[in-house]
Amino acid sequence: MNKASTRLTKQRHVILDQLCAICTHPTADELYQLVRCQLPHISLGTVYRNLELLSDQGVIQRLELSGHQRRYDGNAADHCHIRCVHCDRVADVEGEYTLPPLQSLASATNYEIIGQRVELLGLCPDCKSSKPE
Amino acid sequence: MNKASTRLTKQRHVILDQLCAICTHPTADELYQLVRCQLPHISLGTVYRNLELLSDQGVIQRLELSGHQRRYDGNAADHCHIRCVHCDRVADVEGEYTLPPLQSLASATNYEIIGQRVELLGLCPDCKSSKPE
DNA sequence: TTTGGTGCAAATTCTTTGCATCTCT
DNA sequence: AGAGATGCAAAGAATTTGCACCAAA
Repeated sequence: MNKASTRLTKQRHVILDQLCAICTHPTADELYQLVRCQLPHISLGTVYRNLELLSDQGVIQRLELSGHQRRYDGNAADHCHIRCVHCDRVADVEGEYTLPPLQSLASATNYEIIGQRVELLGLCPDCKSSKPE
Repeated sequence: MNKASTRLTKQRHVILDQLCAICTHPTADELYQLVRCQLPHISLGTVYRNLELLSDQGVIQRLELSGHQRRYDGNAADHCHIRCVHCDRVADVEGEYTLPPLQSLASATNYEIIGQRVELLGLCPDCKSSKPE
Protein backbone atom coordinates (compact mmCIF):
# COMPACT_ATOMS: atom_id res chain seq x y z
CA MET A 1 0.00 0.00 0.00
CA ASN A 2 0.74 3.68 -0.14
CA LYS A 3 2.65 4.42 -3.25
CA ALA A 4 3.30 8.12 -2.82
CA SER A 5 1.36 9.37 -5.75
CA THR A 6 0.75 13.04 -5.55
CA ARG A 7 -1.04 14.51 -8.50
CA LEU A 8 -4.70 15.17 -8.24
CA THR A 9 -5.82 15.07 -11.82
CA LYS A 10 -9.25 16.05 -12.93
CA GLN A 11 -9.92 12.43 -13.80
CA ARG A 12 -8.81 11.06 -10.45
CA HIS A 13 -10.85 13.68 -8.67
CA VAL A 14 -14.06 12.90 -10.52
CA ILE A 15 -13.59 9.16 -10.21
CA LEU A 16 -13.15 9.40 -6.46
CA ASP A 17 -16.00 11.85 -6.10
CA GLN A 18 -18.42 9.68 -8.02
CA LEU A 19 -17.42 6.51 -6.23
CA CYS A 20 -17.90 8.11 -2.85
CA ALA A 21 -21.18 9.68 -3.87
CA ILE A 22 -22.92 6.42 -4.65
CA CYS A 23 -23.55 3.35 -2.59
CA THR A 24 -23.82 0.81 -5.37
CA HIS A 25 -20.32 -0.68 -5.20
CA PRO A 26 -19.89 -0.29 -8.93
CA THR A 27 -17.72 -2.23 -11.32
CA ALA A 28 -15.04 -0.32 -13.20
CA ASP A 29 -17.25 -0.10 -16.22
CA GLU A 30 -20.29 1.12 -14.30
CA LEU A 31 -18.19 3.85 -12.76
CA TYR A 32 -16.76 4.67 -16.17
CA GLN A 33 -20.28 5.30 -17.48
CA LEU A 34 -21.00 7.63 -14.58
CA VAL A 35 -17.77 9.53 -14.85
CA ARG A 36 -18.27 10.05 -18.56
CA CYS A 37 -21.16 12.38 -17.80
CA GLN A 38 -18.60 14.80 -16.43
CA LEU A 39 -15.55 13.83 -18.46
CA PRO A 40 -16.78 12.56 -21.80
CA HIS A 41 -13.29 11.81 -23.09
CA ILE A 42 -12.01 9.75 -20.18
CA SER A 43 -10.92 6.25 -21.06
CA LEU A 44 -11.83 3.02 -19.33
CA GLY A 45 -8.14 2.31 -18.85
CA THR A 46 -7.78 5.46 -16.81
CA VAL A 47 -10.66 4.40 -14.61
CA TYR A 48 -9.02 1.03 -14.02
CA ARG A 49 -5.65 2.62 -13.31
CA ASN A 50 -7.08 5.05 -10.81
CA LEU A 51 -9.19 2.49 -9.05
CA GLU A 52 -6.10 0.34 -8.60
CA LEU A 53 -4.02 3.24 -7.41
CA LEU A 54 -6.62 4.52 -4.99
CA SER A 55 -7.15 1.11 -3.46
CA ASP A 56 -3.40 0.58 -3.18
CA GLN A 57 -3.34 3.82 -1.27
CA GLY A 58 -6.16 2.65 0.94
CA VAL A 59 -8.40 5.54 -0.06
CA ILE A 60 -11.02 3.22 -1.48
CA GLN A 61 -11.63 -0.49 -1.19
CA ARG A 62 -11.43 -3.16 -3.80
CA LEU A 63 -14.11 -5.73 -3.10
CA GLU A 64 -13.07 -9.34 -3.40
CA LEU A 65 -16.50 -10.80 -3.81
CA SER A 66 -17.45 -13.90 -5.65
CA GLY A 67 -19.15 -12.34 -8.63
CA HIS A 68 -17.47 -12.36 -11.99
CA GLN A 69 -16.64 -8.67 -12.02
CA ARG A 70 -14.55 -6.76 -9.54
CA ARG A 71 -16.32 -4.07 -7.57
CA TYR A 72 -15.13 -1.03 -5.67
CA ASP A 73 -16.31 0.69 -2.52
CA GLY A 74 -15.73 4.33 -1.73
CA ASN A 75 -15.79 3.45 1.93
CA ALA A 76 -12.38 2.02 2.76
CA ALA A 77 -13.38 0.88 6.22
CA ASP A 78 -13.62 -2.87 6.64
CA HIS A 79 -17.25 -3.91 6.60
CA CYS A 80 -19.36 -6.79 5.45
CA HIS A 81 -21.29 -7.00 2.19
CA ILE A 82 -24.27 -8.90 0.93
CA ARG A 83 -24.53 -9.87 -2.70
CA CYS A 84 -27.71 -10.63 -4.58
CA VAL A 85 -27.27 -14.02 -6.18
CA HIS A 86 -29.72 -13.08 -8.89
CA CYS A 87 -28.70 -9.63 -10.10
CA ASP A 88 -25.26 -9.40 -8.48
CA ARG A 89 -26.09 -6.16 -6.70
CA VAL A 90 -24.00 -5.56 -3.59
CA ALA A 91 -25.09 -3.78 -0.42
CA ASP A 92 -23.38 -2.92 2.82
CA VAL A 93 -24.26 -4.86 5.91
CA GLU A 94 -24.59 -2.62 8.92
CA GLY A 95 -23.45 -3.54 12.36
CA GLU A 96 -20.54 -5.29 13.91
CA TYR A 97 -19.78 -8.70 12.62
CA THR A 98 -17.71 -10.60 15.09
CA LEU A 99 -16.38 -13.91 14.00
CA PRO A 100 -15.65 -16.79 16.27
CA PRO A 101 -11.99 -17.53 16.96
CA LEU A 102 -10.40 -18.97 13.88
CA GLN A 103 -6.91 -19.77 14.96
CA SER A 104 -7.81 -23.12 16.40
CA LEU A 105 -9.63 -24.11 13.26
CA ALA A 106 -6.90 -23.29 10.87
CA SER A 107 -3.96 -24.30 12.95
CA ALA A 108 -3.98 -27.70 11.34
CA THR A 109 -3.27 -26.16 7.98
CA ASN A 110 0.01 -24.63 9.09
CA TYR A 111 -0.98 -21.41 7.44
CA GLU A 112 -0.27 -18.17 9.17
CA ILE A 113 -3.66 -16.54 9.34
CA ILE A 114 -3.85 -12.96 8.21
CA GLY A 115 -7.53 -12.31 7.91
CA GLN A 116 -10.89 -13.48 6.77
CA ARG A 117 -13.54 -12.49 4.33
CA VAL A 118 -17.21 -12.90 4.98
CA GLU A 119 -19.79 -12.32 2.33
CA LEU A 120 -23.49 -12.80 2.71
CA LEU A 121 -25.57 -14.09 -0.16
CA GLY A 122 -29.20 -13.31 -0.67
CA LEU A 123 -31.92 -11.85 -2.80
CA CYS A 124 -32.19 -8.10 -3.03
CA PRO A 125 -35.60 -6.48 -2.54
CA ASP A 126 -36.19 -6.17 -6.28
CA CYS A 127 -35.30 -9.75 -7.13
CA LYS A 128 -37.15 -11.02 -4.09
CA SER A 129 -40.42 -9.61 -5.33
CA SER A 130 -39.99 -10.14 -9.05
CA LYS A 131 -38.71 -13.68 -8.80
CA PRO A 132 -40.69 -15.57 -6.19
CA GLU A 133 -39.47 -19.00 -7.19
CA MET B 1 -28.50 -28.53 -10.12
CA ASN B 2 -28.81 -32.03 -11.39
CA LYS B 3 -29.10 -31.96 -15.10
CA ALA B 4 -29.58 -35.63 -15.83
CA SER B 5 -26.46 -36.25 -17.78
CA THR B 6 -25.69 -39.87 -18.08
CA ARG B 7 -22.69 -40.64 -20.20
CA LEU B 8 -19.49 -41.53 -18.51
CA THR B 9 -16.92 -40.64 -21.09
CA LYS B 10 -13.29 -41.44 -20.70
CA GLN B 11 -12.57 -37.74 -20.37
CA ARG B 12 -15.14 -37.14 -17.67
CA HIS B 13 -13.92 -40.14 -15.77
CA VAL B 14 -10.29 -39.07 -15.76
CA ILE B 15 -11.14 -35.48 -14.89
CA LEU B 16 -13.18 -36.54 -11.90
CA ASP B 17 -10.61 -39.10 -10.82
CA GLN B 18 -7.76 -36.65 -10.91
CA LEU B 19 -9.68 -33.92 -9.15
CA CYS B 20 -10.66 -36.25 -6.34
CA ALA B 21 -7.16 -37.66 -6.07
CA ILE B 22 -5.50 -34.36 -5.27
CA CYS B 23 -6.09 -31.86 -2.55
CA THR B 24 -4.78 -28.77 -4.28
CA HIS B 25 -8.08 -27.25 -5.40
CA PRO B 26 -6.76 -26.78 -8.91
CA THR B 27 -7.76 -24.29 -11.56
CA ALA B 28 -9.16 -25.66 -14.79
CA ASP B 29 -5.81 -25.27 -16.44
CA GLU B 30 -3.89 -26.99 -13.68
CA LEU B 31 -6.26 -29.92 -13.87
CA TYR B 32 -5.96 -29.91 -17.65
CA GLN B 33 -2.20 -30.35 -17.32
CA LEU B 34 -2.68 -33.27 -14.99
CA VAL B 35 -5.30 -34.96 -17.10
CA ARG B 36 -3.16 -34.66 -20.20
CA CYS B 37 -0.76 -37.19 -18.74
CA GLN B 38 -3.49 -39.77 -19.23
CA LEU B 39 -5.37 -38.25 -22.16
CA PRO B 40 -2.87 -36.31 -24.23
CA HIS B 41 -5.47 -35.19 -26.75
CA ILE B 42 -8.04 -33.79 -24.38
CA SER B 43 -8.87 -30.14 -24.85
CA LEU B 44 -9.05 -27.41 -22.26
CA GLY B 45 -12.60 -26.70 -23.36
CA THR B 46 -13.62 -30.20 -22.43
CA VAL B 47 -12.11 -29.77 -18.99
CA TYR B 48 -14.07 -26.56 -18.50
CA ARG B 49 -17.28 -28.14 -19.75
CA ASN B 50 -16.95 -31.12 -17.47
CA LEU B 51 -16.06 -29.09 -14.42
CA GLU B 52 -19.16 -26.99 -14.98
CA LEU B 53 -21.34 -30.02 -15.52
CA LEU B 54 -20.00 -31.89 -12.51
CA SER B 55 -20.47 -28.93 -10.23
CA ASP B 56 -23.96 -28.36 -11.56
CA GLN B 57 -24.65 -31.95 -10.64
CA GLY B 58 -23.21 -31.42 -7.19
CA VAL B 59 -20.55 -34.06 -7.67
CA ILE B 60 -17.75 -31.56 -7.22
CA GLN B 61 -17.62 -28.03 -5.92
CA ARG B 62 -16.82 -24.83 -7.69
CA LEU B 63 -14.94 -22.59 -5.30
CA GLU B 64 -16.02 -18.98 -5.19
CA LEU B 65 -12.85 -17.60 -3.71
CA SER B 66 -11.36 -14.20 -4.24
CA GLY B 67 -8.42 -15.14 -6.42
CA HIS B 68 -8.43 -14.27 -10.07
CA GLN B 69 -8.86 -17.82 -11.27
CA ARG B 70 -11.70 -20.16 -10.50
CA ARG B 71 -10.81 -23.28 -8.55
CA TYR B 72 -12.49 -26.62 -8.07
CA ASP B 73 -12.75 -29.02 -5.18
CA GLY B 74 -13.36 -32.75 -5.53
CA ASN B 75 -15.03 -32.70 -2.16
CA ALA B 76 -18.54 -31.39 -2.68
CA ALA B 77 -19.28 -31.07 1.02
CA ASP B 78 -19.51 -27.54 2.29
CA HIS B 79 -16.35 -26.61 4.12
CA CYS B 80 -14.14 -23.63 4.72
CA HIS B 81 -10.97 -22.78 2.80
CA ILE B 82 -7.89 -20.76 3.45
CA ARG B 83 -6.09 -19.01 0.62
CA CYS B 84 -2.47 -17.98 0.58
CA VAL B 85 -2.38 -14.30 -0.25
CA HIS B 86 1.07 -14.70 -1.73
CA CYS B 87 0.91 -17.74 -3.97
CA ASP B 88 -2.86 -18.20 -4.15
CA ARG B 89 -2.67 -21.80 -2.95
CA VAL B 90 -5.87 -23.00 -1.31
CA ALA B 91 -6.20 -25.47 1.55
CA ASP B 92 -9.12 -26.97 3.40
CA VAL B 93 -9.85 -25.81 6.90
CA GLU B 94 -10.79 -28.69 9.14
CA GLY B 95 -13.42 -28.53 11.78
CA GLU B 96 -16.82 -27.05 12.24
CA TYR B 97 -17.14 -23.41 11.51
CA THR B 98 -20.21 -22.00 13.12
CA LEU B 99 -21.11 -18.45 12.33
CA PRO B 100 -22.97 -16.15 14.62
CA PRO B 101 -26.57 -15.34 13.72
CA LEU B 102 -26.66 -13.13 10.69
CA GLN B 103 -30.29 -12.30 10.28
CA SER B 104 -30.21 -9.41 12.68
CA LEU B 105 -27.22 -7.89 10.96
CA ALA B 106 -28.60 -8.00 7.50
CA SER B 107 -32.19 -7.26 8.24
CA ALA B 108 -31.59 -3.59 7.59
CA THR B 109 -30.63 -4.33 4.02
CA ASN B 110 -34.00 -5.85 3.19
CA TYR B 111 -32.24 -8.69 1.47
CA GLU B 112 -33.51 -12.17 1.93
CA ILE B 113 -30.50 -14.02 3.24
CA ILE B 114 -29.67 -17.27 1.53
CA GLY B 115 -26.21 -18.08 2.74
CA GLN B 116 -22.77 -16.89 3.53
CA ARG B 117 -19.25 -17.49 2.38
CA VAL B 118 -16.28 -17.39 4.66
CA GLU B 119 -12.73 -17.53 3.40
CA LEU B 120 -9.62 -17.32 5.49
CA LEU B 121 -6.57 -15.53 4.21
CA GLY B 122 -3.05 -16.29 5.23
CA LEU B 123 0.41 -17.35 4.27
CA CYS B 124 1.00 -20.95 3.37
CA PRO B 125 3.94 -22.79 4.97
CA ASP B 126 6.14 -22.25 1.92
CA CYS B 127 5.50 -18.55 1.56
CA LYS B 128 5.71 -18.07 5.30
CA SER B 129 9.29 -19.29 5.35
CA SER B 130 10.49 -17.90 2.06
CA LYS B 131 8.96 -14.47 2.48
CA PRO B 132 9.42 -13.31 6.04
CA GLU B 133 8.47 -9.69 5.33
C1' DT C 1 10.48 21.72 -16.69
C1' DT C 2 9.87 17.34 -15.24
C1' DT C 3 7.62 13.31 -14.21
C1' DG C 4 3.42 11.20 -13.49
C1' DG C 5 -1.00 10.69 -15.89
C1' DT C 6 -3.96 10.21 -19.94
C1' DG C 7 -6.21 8.39 -24.24
C1' DC C 8 -6.06 5.08 -27.42
C1' DA C 9 -5.63 0.68 -29.01
C1' DA C 10 -3.56 -3.55 -28.82
C1' DA C 11 -2.42 -7.36 -25.84
C1' DT C 12 -3.36 -10.67 -21.99
C1' DT C 13 -5.79 -13.81 -19.37
C1' DC C 14 -9.45 -16.71 -18.34
C1' DT C 15 -13.60 -18.80 -19.90
C1' DT C 16 -17.20 -19.86 -23.19
C1' DT C 17 -19.03 -21.34 -27.56
C1' DG C 18 -19.95 -22.92 -32.66
C1' DC C 19 -19.41 -26.63 -35.37
C1' DA C 20 -18.19 -30.83 -37.56
C1' DT C 21 -17.07 -35.24 -35.92
C1' DC C 22 -17.12 -38.93 -32.76
C1' DT C 23 -18.82 -42.24 -29.11
C1' DC C 24 -21.43 -43.90 -25.27
C1' DT C 25 -25.72 -46.33 -24.38
C1' DA D 1 -29.20 -44.93 -34.36
C1' DG D 2 -29.20 -40.88 -31.86
C1' DA D 3 -28.38 -37.74 -28.16
C1' DG D 4 -24.74 -36.06 -25.93
C1' DA D 5 -19.71 -35.19 -25.78
C1' DT D 6 -15.34 -33.98 -27.89
C1' DG D 7 -11.47 -31.30 -30.20
C1' DC D 8 -10.36 -27.39 -32.29
C1' DA D 9 -10.24 -22.80 -32.92
C1' DA D 10 -12.42 -18.64 -32.71
C1' DA D 11 -15.09 -15.51 -29.88
C1' DG D 12 -16.06 -13.10 -25.48
C1' DA D 13 -15.48 -10.65 -21.34
C1' DA D 14 -12.69 -8.30 -18.06
C1' DT D 15 -8.50 -6.25 -17.19
C1' DT D 16 -3.79 -4.71 -18.20
C1' DT D 17 -0.23 -2.45 -20.79
C1' DG D 18 2.84 0.17 -24.39
C1' DC D 19 3.44 4.46 -26.15
C1' DA D 20 3.28 9.14 -27.65
C1' DC D 21 1.33 13.18 -25.95
C1' DC D 22 -0.42 16.07 -22.08
C1' DA D 23 -0.66 18.62 -17.75
C1' DA D 24 -0.09 19.19 -12.61
C1' DA D 25 3.42 20.74 -9.46
